[in-house]
Amino acid sequence: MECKPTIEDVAKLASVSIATVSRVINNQGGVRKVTEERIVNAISELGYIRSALARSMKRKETNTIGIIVPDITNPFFPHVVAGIEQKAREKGYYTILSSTNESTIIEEEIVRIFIERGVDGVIITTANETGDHIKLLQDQGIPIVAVDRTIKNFEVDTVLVDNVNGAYQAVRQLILQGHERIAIICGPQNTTPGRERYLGYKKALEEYNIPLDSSLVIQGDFMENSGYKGALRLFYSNNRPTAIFSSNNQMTIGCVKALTELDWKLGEEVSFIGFDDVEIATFIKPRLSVVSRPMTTIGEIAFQLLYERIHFKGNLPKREFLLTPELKIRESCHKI
Amino acid sequence: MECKPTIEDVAKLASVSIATVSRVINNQGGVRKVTEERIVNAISELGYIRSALARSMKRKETNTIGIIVPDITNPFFPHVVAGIEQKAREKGYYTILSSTNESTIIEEEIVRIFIERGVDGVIITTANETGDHIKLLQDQGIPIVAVDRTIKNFEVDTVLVDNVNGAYQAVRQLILQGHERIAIICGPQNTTPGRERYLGYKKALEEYNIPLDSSLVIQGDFMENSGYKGALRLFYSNNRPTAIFSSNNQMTIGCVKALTELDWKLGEEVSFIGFDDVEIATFIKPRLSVVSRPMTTIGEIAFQLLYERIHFKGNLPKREFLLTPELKIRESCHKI
DNA sequence: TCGGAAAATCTAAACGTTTACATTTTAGAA
DNA sequence: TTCTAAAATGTAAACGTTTAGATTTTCCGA
Repeated sequence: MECKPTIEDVAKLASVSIATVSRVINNQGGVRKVTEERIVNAISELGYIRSALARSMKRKETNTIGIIVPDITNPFFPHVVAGIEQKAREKGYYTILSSTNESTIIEEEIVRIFIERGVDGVIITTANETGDHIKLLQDQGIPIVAVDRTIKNFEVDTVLVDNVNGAYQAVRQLILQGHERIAIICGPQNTTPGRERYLGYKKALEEYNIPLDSSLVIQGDFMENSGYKGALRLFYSNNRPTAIFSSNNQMTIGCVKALTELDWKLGEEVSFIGFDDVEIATFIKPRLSVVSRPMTTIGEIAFQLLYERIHFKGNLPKREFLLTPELKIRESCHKI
Repeated sequence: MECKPTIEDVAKLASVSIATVSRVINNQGGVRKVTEERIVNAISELGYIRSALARSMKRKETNTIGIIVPDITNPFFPHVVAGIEQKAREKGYYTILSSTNESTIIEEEIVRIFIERGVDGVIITTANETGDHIKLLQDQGIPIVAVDRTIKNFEVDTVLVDNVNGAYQAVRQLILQGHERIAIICGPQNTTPGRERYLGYKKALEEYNIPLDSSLVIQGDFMENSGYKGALRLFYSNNRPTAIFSSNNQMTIGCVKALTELDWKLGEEVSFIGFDDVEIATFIKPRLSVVSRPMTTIGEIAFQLLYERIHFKGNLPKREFLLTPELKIRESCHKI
């Protein structure tokens, strides 16, 4: 492994200066054919691979963007990441992905590491919407794009899904089918998605003059278990709903588990719509209606925004993308 | 954003030389308390963050490991990655994750980028077991650990699950319940998991003197659709099996979809065991029996091996870890 | 007060690139 | 041929660290 060959070794072997080699490596032209050939040969003979480290240091850019997600094992994020990666690769960017486990502390640590490594930009779904702990990025002038969750205390480009509208559509659908006792399993109210989906629920009820019944509003935490418990509670309440709207995928799964156990007949005794598609949706019986988000597209847009921000050093205004989710009606809703 | 402060700015502000600052940054000791304090103050006053680029360049190590997976949206991998990340963070290592979409070409490209960036090691589930396209890593003396899929043409540390045994256990279970017409949906026979799981199936049959019936061996490709089609074919064959063993999670999902549509009663008319746990397993009815793998542990071990390899520059022998999967019997198997 | 070892600090040379600028070569016109 | 502009190539200075080895300072015992 006698030390990796450097540009100098190549230059020596091809009997040219390192500047010329550099020109060839970077396709800058202005090198004679024969010389270029000699250099190319030298490169392949030595198996030379240029050091991105040295290059980035000089260039002051790494062509790397950092991605921070709260939970890599939640299927939503890998799909978003796939979208980002795809577009990034096209533009010659590479990605560093880190997961915070919803920990603000880890997030801060990761931010620091990203800065040390000189990422050109960051796409983040933050564990803490205040955004105080990622201020550091802002200070360094590193472009940021927020995905799925907003950042409160300063301005960044944002890609969101219209949660209010998505929830609204779902609940309206239930109302139009004749339901009046419609329950919601909420997400945490201190997160954008949790809060907004609840707003959409309220909006639909209001619009159709159905009074909000607080016994039908269940607080969940976006985790499977809270969906499970919520469904149980609704089943045993003395005001059993005829329809349930669940605020995210994991809680949907919890709900369905509970319904199955309770033998509370989906699509007959109780209608159901969940926010976010889940793998099981299309093949449990009856098939599940869901509000579906274009996950890959979200990633693609996020990268696009970041890319523009990186190359447009002027001051762009803050931009906010609001994607419209799609209501996929399947069999878990019934007329009443 | 007037250019980020460097170690030199810190040195100037604290009226010391850069060497002393460096010593403080790296906790090397040998600096007087008062001096250190002055430096620490200067650092925080300037908001100095050291450049990992320059550092890595000098140190010739990046404290970064690369992870290559074939499909980030397959839930198995995020769990493995979570295990790797966890252990890596503990040791002060950071990870670059890339997904190849099962493309050998992209994989080769990623390998190149990883080398350019000077990763200290790589953990990979390769898209192509020959490993020719990752030879480059080997040439550079970069430690490699293979996960889930072996690498043929040269020796690397490997973390596998005992596929033969897992499949064997599953099929034996079916046999012990009285089944004789047991079908298998295979994975690609040019991948370790595909091949070995088939071997386990054959082994169980042999051991209990059940002749191999090739009409019960369905070739799949680890994708959902092939599981779906496989189940269909089995249903309509004139030698309908009483039990099915599916070689991976995605195909399991395809199978279950088909069974549902065909109204082929799981756990009554046909028993079922799948390799790899799936989210739906525990709440479709009847609950699904599966061969389950310790995904996070796999990641943890992979990192451990890599870590040792990185720090043990002597020549360790090739090591191979074989984890035992666990058979989780639920309700999708019935006595006959 | 002094000498000298130990402790603290500094100097300067890497690390492997890119790039502005200087120099040499080329080739076509006179 | 000789001249000249253009093309090709070379020189050397960064980029921001780490780290030997040199130098200075400190501190203690005599």
